[in-house]
Amino acid sequence: MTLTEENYIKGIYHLGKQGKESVSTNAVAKAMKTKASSATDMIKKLSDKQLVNYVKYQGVSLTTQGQLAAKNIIRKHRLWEVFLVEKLNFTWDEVHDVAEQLEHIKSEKLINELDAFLNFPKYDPHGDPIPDKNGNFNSIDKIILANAELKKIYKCVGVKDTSSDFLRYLDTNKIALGTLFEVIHKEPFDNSLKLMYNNTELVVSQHVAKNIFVSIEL
Amino acid sequence: MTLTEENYIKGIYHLGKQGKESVSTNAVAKAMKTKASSATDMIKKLSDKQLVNYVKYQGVSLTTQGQLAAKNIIRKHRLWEVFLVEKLNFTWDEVHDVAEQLEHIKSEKLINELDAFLNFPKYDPHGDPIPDKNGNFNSIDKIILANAELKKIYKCVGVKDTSSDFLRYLDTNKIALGTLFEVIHKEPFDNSLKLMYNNTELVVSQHVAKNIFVSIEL
DNA sequence: ACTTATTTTTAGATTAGTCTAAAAATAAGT
DNA sequence: ACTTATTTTTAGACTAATCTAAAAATAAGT
Repeated sequence: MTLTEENYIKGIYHLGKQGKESVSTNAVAKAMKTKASSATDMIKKLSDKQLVNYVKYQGVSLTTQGQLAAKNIIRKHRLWEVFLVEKLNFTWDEVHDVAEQLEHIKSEKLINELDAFLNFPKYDPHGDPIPDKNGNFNSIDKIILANAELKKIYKCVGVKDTSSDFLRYLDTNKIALGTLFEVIHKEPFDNSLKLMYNNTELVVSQHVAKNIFVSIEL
Repeated sequence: MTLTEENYIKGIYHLGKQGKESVSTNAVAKAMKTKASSATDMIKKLSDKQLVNYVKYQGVSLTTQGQLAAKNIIRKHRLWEVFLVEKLNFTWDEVHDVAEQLEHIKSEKLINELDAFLNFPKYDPHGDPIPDKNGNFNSIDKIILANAELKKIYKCVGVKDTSSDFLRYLDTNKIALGTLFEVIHKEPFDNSLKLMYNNTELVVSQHVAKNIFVSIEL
């Protein structure tokens, strides 16, 4: 598999539900920051290699083989992210670009030894689960903070948006994985939330509340 | 710089004396496992980018800029080798292929943090010096074992051939960086050497003796 | 249902890196 | 010095991934 093929497979995986759902050519093109014509070509190529199910004009989904390939790339990406944060002092907003490159390194031994070196982590620095060698992972029960109820305690277990801007916003407001929240007010006008955590109060917009995952309750 | 360009720069560096010496197109092609025509094309491209000095039919050498680029790639290669051996249980004959891939990862922060994480190593697992951020490195005074004198003690500080076959030969014969040798006999007929080290004797061929570097003396 | 708009695919061209085969330059042999 | 051999370069073609522009299929609007 070439680097580009791997990126398309990963893109299709993220667009549908683990790539099971059929996604449109345009959606793929947009995700890959390329044109629909290019996406069509690549999709055909992946179809020839049995990595995707493809019917003209009907969109693509990953085959079992394609899903496995995608999970393997994601496993590598997330393990490298853990490495960068835990061992090399990267912050969670700095890891993405480098992990994007490292995920394409080809070596079974490398990734399995890295896994062991990091003590077989289950989640990456953004709270996303890390697949094991066979592509299995536990997806934690979580909801978006925007749907949390009043007067209950929730734990931050992940983020949806992983852009630098958002992650740095969280950093400056001292929100990290593991932070415990209580929703003390929901403003009906704009759906903003008043939160209590670390003994401080903070009002967050609905936009923010929709991009923080919290555990089902505590 | 593309991956291929980086590989050519590195190849030219290794062929001449740090790339300062002019090397032939054929030599470059052979090192890159490609054809002379392809080498010519790439050399022209590198020349346009001011990375090599090139005069038709007269061979190539690296410009100052090219040398710096080469040293940067080599720095990355060797630091990754140290990482693989010291942290991920790779043996010195397993590191090369993976380091070949890792050396192309682009991130200043990554490589400098890796350097710090490894405690700023000066040599890689084969005894080759690791350039610092500015491309400077101490080249140790060393000779090939084949030129060692009788009755003196030498320390193994590196290998010339880094093929798996050779490195595994050294492993099975318990020769490693730091091993202390005494040459107890030089056979004039085939230039083989009888060595004494770790309280055992071993006869090595001239071929072997030409691929082990030892410190000037002890 | 029929026209219009959107999406998707095809056709043809482009770039990076490679190749083969032929031409040009340099090196070697007597 | 002149022929032969080798090395190097040029010319033209191929593959992977991309693009633009045009054609074909699907979806939407009244």
